Amino acid sequence: MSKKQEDTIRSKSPKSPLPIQEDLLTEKEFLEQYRSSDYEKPSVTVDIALFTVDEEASGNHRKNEEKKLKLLLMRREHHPFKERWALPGSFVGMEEDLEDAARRIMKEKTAVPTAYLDQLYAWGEKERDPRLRIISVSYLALLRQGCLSLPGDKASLCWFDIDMKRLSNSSSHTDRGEEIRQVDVLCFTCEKNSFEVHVETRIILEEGIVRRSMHILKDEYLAFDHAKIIAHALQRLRQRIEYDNIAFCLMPEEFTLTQLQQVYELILDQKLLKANFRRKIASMVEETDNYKKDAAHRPSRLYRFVNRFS
Amino acid sequence: MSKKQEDTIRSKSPKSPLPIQEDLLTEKEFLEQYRSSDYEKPSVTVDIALFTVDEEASGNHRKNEEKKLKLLLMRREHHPFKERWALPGSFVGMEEDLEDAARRIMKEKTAVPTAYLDQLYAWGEKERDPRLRIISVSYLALLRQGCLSLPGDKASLCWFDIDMKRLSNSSSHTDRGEEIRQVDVLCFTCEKNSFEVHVETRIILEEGIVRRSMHILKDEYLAFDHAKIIAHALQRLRQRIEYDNIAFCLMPEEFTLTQLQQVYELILDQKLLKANFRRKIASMVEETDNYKKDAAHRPSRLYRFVNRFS
DNA sequence: TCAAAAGTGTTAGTATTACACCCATGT
DNA sequence: ACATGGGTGTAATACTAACACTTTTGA
Repeated sequence: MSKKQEDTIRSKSPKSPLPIQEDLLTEKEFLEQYRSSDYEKPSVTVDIALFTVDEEASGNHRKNEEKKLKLLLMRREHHPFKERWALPGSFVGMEEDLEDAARRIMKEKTAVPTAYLDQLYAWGEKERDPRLRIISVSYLALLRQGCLSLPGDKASLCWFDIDMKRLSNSSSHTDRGEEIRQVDVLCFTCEKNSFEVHVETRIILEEGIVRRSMHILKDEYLAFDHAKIIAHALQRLRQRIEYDNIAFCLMPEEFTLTQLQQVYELILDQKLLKANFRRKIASMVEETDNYKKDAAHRPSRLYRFVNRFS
Repeated sequence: MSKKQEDTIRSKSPKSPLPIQEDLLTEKEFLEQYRSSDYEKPSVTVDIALFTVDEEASGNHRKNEEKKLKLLLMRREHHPFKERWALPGSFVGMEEDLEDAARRIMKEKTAVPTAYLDQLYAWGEKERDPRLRIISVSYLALLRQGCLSLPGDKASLCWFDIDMKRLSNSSSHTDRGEEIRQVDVLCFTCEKNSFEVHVETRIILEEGIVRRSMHILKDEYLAFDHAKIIAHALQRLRQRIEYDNIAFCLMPEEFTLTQLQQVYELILDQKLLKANFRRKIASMVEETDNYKKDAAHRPSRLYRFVNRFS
């Protein structure tokens, strides 16, 4: 193969040759000659890890409601992975931006506007779909609390309670380098179903080269590599709540500071001290004149967000 | 279109119909019937923002060498964007993982092993390539200092000095929400060329919905949306050097603490105080018994990394 | 002797952590 | 009265930023 050919259209991959001789073409001629259907291509899908927070009444009237972190999953009706649970997704249309595809899916699956939508990762292992080569671009999406409702006809959709806990965290030094392995357990629960998945995150340093990878250790209920995507989404959620203050995308317009703290605790999966938490978020919220006063204890003031991005 | 058809293979996009009737098929039958070439698909490329650090002797023997952050660009020989500079990239082969494609490109363009390779973002605006629909998955890659050499035949490749400075940073409150606009200036310099590009990052909050986007304000020298990719890569580099300690991927095996500080200063684009910097990184390095003693001042001890991931 | 950089110490201010305490409400 | 959560204060500690100073080398 000539050098000239190799550099055609950036450089080409060995398996999808681009047999175009384009030297000395004008841009117009080039475009006319270029035929995109000449080459084999992977398919591209968008998959969405959609989270929200839900309040469930606790039996006791004195006690506060309990909060749950929720993830939307879809039961697959067809092969492959028939009957397993998958993230809502879709192929990307030729005439829509990647992000438009994500918003389209959100509209199809939910009744309310998406508060937050951010790209997570492009999953491109060649064996991740047994049918054909599919690259999936995953998104992290958040709905405000109290937006659990779904369009009525989507029987296969289900909101799962989800939580992720670190099962083990080992780091070892070998003669050739260092290695960290973290195993996370993800628990999924809804009315009829409850299951558990184990995902390992590896960071390996060998001869000065860093490699990071994720592996599914145990999963009999989720489709494709969606266990990895979900674990990755939860890890991102934890980062973003600390550095980028995305908690406000999960909160209603007005809220109590305890409700806000509960959301932090849910996502970080750890208890926080009230006084310290309030000092930490003080500059991001402002008082309203409203109170939440139905419970059998001192009414709590409602707050709203200000300076979300500072 | 029937509901049944719509749900075929997750759900489909409106523009690339999947006319398969797969009810009641076994997985094997399904795979035989499924023909991936039946649908129009976007092309997928991988583009790499490859950085390294270079030391250039300062005229004065007393003074230390000057450090530069380097980015590898490739002059396009063909339309579109002929003569402009682009990130090295390639189409993704049908039989290679996304990350394999990235490693393949690295091998083609560089003579030394990549110390660090991490996915940045999947760029999917439908007009980003004037020829056809191309989705580009970009990677951030780092080479160790002293690895500037390229395979001899790649005349179109060039290492540019690069630096990014914040030009403006405005936040405004409107009646409908908040808005932050940050303009960054990227300066590119190599022997024969020198140019400047302006990229704006917007974070807009409107009616409880957050949108983040990047826009090219001024660019006559880079191809496609690569100015955005490069700005994004530099932003990521800044985050990662603070939280994930990726500086060590740019350093040689042994180095002086001043060299390490210079790398931090290059990437963060700000001066740091020596004493404070040393306390901060103290737990990540350990002394060796070697010294760098060629210069006309007190010789400095060489260190190496330990606990890179803590 | 001097320029240049290596390397260390001190202090003030700020942020983080853990804990203790009082307040307001409906039952 | 009391269970429950709302709300605040304090003290110990750790971290950070800024600056000043001493040491070592080759020219």
